[in-house]
Amino acid sequence: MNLIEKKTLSRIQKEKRSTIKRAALEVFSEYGLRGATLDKIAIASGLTKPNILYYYSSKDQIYFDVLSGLLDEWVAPLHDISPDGDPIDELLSYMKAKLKMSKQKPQESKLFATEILHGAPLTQNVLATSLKQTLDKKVAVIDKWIEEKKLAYVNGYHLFFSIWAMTQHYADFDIQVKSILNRNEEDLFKDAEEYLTSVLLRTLSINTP
Amino acid sequence: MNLIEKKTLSRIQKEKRSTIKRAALEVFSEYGLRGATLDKIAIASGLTKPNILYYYSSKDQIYFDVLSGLLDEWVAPLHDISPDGDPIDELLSYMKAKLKMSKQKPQESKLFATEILHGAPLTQNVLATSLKQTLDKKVAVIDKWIEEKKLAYVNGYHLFFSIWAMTQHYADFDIQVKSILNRNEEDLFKDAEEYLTSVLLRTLSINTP
DNA sequence: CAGTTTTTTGACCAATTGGACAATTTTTCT
DNA sequence: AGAAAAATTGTCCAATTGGTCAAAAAACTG
Repeated sequence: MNLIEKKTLSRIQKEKRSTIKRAALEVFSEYGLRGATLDKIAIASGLTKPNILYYYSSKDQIYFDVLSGLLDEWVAPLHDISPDGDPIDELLSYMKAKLKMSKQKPQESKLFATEILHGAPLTQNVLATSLKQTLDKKVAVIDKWIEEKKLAYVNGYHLFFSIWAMTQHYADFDIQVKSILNRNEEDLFKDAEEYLTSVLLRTLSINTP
Repeated sequence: MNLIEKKTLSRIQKEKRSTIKRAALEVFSEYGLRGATLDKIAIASGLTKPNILYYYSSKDQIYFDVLSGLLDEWVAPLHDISPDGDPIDELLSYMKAKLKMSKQKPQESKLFATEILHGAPLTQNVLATSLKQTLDKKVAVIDKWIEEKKLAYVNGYHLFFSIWAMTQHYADFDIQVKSILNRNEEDLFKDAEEYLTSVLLRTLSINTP
């Protein structure tokens, strides 16, 4: 029976697929889709190569499953931005949530970065449809806030781009950051949060002279 | 005679090496070091594979040469920040120079991004020594400006990180940006510059109530 | 326990890869 | 022009790669 079409997975199937995905994330995030090999994933997972191919029909299938399994989680913080909250609080919380993900899930961040960097062969559809729609709505909220004079004027789309860029930078470029700052990770992210908070506050606050 | 040790290169050698580097940049930036193949570089350059290996002893050598040839150019704008200029002008000019590079040299940006993302196997030394030293000096200039009350307080290192992140984002993640904004490149970069200018102005300006 | 299904693996294969090399062609220099 | 040097290429090779398959082992079921 074809595993892909089967609805209920056995205990072993769930376990092994999860093991494979964990190992694959490790390998893909370090080497990218093309640089990763089934042998590396096999070693990282403690399984044999044919055993991996018993659960997934191809390397691309593994990549696809890992990536799509993470997509929702990756976009999730965006949904928590509430139109009813305090604008600056909402956006600061969003930034902090994204920064926390960079700290706690650097592999995931690198996986997405590599995917997009190399042309988003698998996610371009999602980007252009689902992500775009979600973002359009959130930008509309920001525009409304600006109109209500609760936020200083900013281009909403570019605001999100810069939040993504600045927070994910600490995961994706961690090697560069750590080469320059001789700081332990805890302090580094504390400094980053402090810095990003002040940037956002100054960017978004309406000056009341 | 070994090409590597020879000091003076002939016309043909200069031309062909330059052709190879141009093609290699194209391929490496799209596929990364491991995903790029000599065959792809051969096709992109219009040369045969053995001919490429006549000029470079290995694929890694090509990668090394391309990357190190771009390193100086990549860091160059940093040197243009003058301690004697107006602080905000200097930093705005730096941001604009970096943004311009993202627009005009996206391949170079992606090459560095991939390199650092995958552990900077080749550049880690440079990052930890040369780049760090240059940056330390520029951060000292910023600290001085802050002390002289010419700039609002910011963490200098993180300021540079965020400028890098925000500007390079438009090159490295261009696919994502373009999936979300249906804007031609000219307008996109104009909007980005406007946005980034306002962010930096608000972040760096001392409020004079 | 015995039969059936699921899981695991060793051995293997074809395609791709980076690279070697000798022979040939082109360029350079006198 | 002709010799020497440099450049180019067709052919080949060994290693790595994603993936197959039949047989063995383990797990489940009555």
